[in-house]
Amino acid sequence: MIKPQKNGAGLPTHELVYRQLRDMVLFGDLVPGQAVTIQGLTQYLSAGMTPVREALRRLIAEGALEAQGNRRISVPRLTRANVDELIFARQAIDPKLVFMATSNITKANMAALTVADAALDNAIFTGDIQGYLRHNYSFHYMLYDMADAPILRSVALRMWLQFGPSLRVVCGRVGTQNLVDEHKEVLLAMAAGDAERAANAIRSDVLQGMEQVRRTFDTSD
Amino acid sequence: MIKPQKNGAGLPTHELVYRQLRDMVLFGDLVPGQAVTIQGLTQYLSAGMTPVREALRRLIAEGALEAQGNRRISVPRLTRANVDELIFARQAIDPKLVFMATSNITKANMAALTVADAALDNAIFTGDIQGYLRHNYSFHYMLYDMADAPILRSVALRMWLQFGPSLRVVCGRVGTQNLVDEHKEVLLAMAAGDAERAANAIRSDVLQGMEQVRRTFDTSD
DNA sequence: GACTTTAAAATATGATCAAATTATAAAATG
DNA sequence: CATTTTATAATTTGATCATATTTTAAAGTC
Repeated sequence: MIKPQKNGAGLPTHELVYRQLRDMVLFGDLVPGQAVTIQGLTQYLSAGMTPVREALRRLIAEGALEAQGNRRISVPRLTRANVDELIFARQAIDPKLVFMATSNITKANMAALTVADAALDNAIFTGDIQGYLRHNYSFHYMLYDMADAPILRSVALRMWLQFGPSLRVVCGRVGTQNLVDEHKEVLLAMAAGDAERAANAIRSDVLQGMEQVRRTFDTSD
Repeated sequence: MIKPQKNGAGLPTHELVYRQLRDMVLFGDLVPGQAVTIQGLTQYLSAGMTPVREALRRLIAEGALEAQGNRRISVPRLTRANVDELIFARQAIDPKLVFMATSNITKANMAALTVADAALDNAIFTGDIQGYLRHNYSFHYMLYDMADAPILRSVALRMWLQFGPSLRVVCGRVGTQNLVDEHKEVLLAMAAGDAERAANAIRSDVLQGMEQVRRTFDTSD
């Protein structure tokens, strides 16, 4: 006798599993190179195999996880060249999205961005790495949403899934105090309706953050 | 009694199903807006539900298919704005990949590209739409591979999955005779080792092709 | 047109088979 | 005899399927 219990929200299990795993990649303790097993996840998340499988295929397609040849799945370990690719892609996509977002500013939007940025500042001040990662992601995510460009948005989000685990490691090493954000300039430019200036500001912010990731390859790896 | 028959190649079923569906999106008769059902595919491909499900999640993540809210899956119908996004993204990514590919030229590479381009010319001449789509894809795919930049490559391939069905429609309307390709200039520039020139040539080729897609929105839709 | 019924399709599970890794034991080499 | 190598067994994990349940859309009823 099988009884598929109705999970809390109206969302299907594979969607819930996907979100949990995605958050583990972005903010959690999944480090680059770490192995992930299907059976382990079915137990850990108390879900069936099929939903877990679906979530994994999705995450693999998004670059959050990597299918090694021999049926094994793990968190990708970025190479120096990979980081260069990510820098190039983000530098191309993110400014465009912010440029487009500037056309769609509303009071609610700007308020939400300001709140997220304040929370980010607080996380930096108190050394809360988890909070830093979450609020920083949240800030950029909102910008992507505002742009109303679903295809470019999905590309940008994909990039986040790829450098997420590495960013997590970087933050652990350098500490939040050394993480500068240039969101204030972005907000000012957007408030002034200056799309070009906002795009340049976000490019600068992106570069600053990604260079931090790249630096880890010059020292250790 | 279950007997999972060993399929021809050593590849898992979900991988085979994925490839078949992907090809149907890129070259086949899946038109924009067309609905796709899981049970229909299990019958059509004579595969189980789980592998089909996995393949679909993957294709949805790659933008080849779209999950509408109510558990329905269909081939996305592009908007004019979507096409603009695709043009922007391809214009940013493709030239970079060709630039990088120029550093990794080998005799075998160039020969394969030349063969693919000749096959493309033939398809254009004989009005073979299916052949045009396949060889054109093949040509660009090889360039992506040569660049040795897996992340940018996956972004570029994702774009193809998105405009694939629309390109199919365009070809049906305008006929192959009106489809110009600028691959000769790309090949010449690459043979000369001029990465910058090759990048510009591919940008021109990409723009030419994508404008053809965009034009359909100015007329009909 | 609103409500009920019916049918089809999606979701989720556990069972079963296949493959790969690890553990264990035997053999070989120095 | 210790160490490495090789072969074999045991265990873990992945892949697939059939089936039960839930949900949604369509058809029928008043």
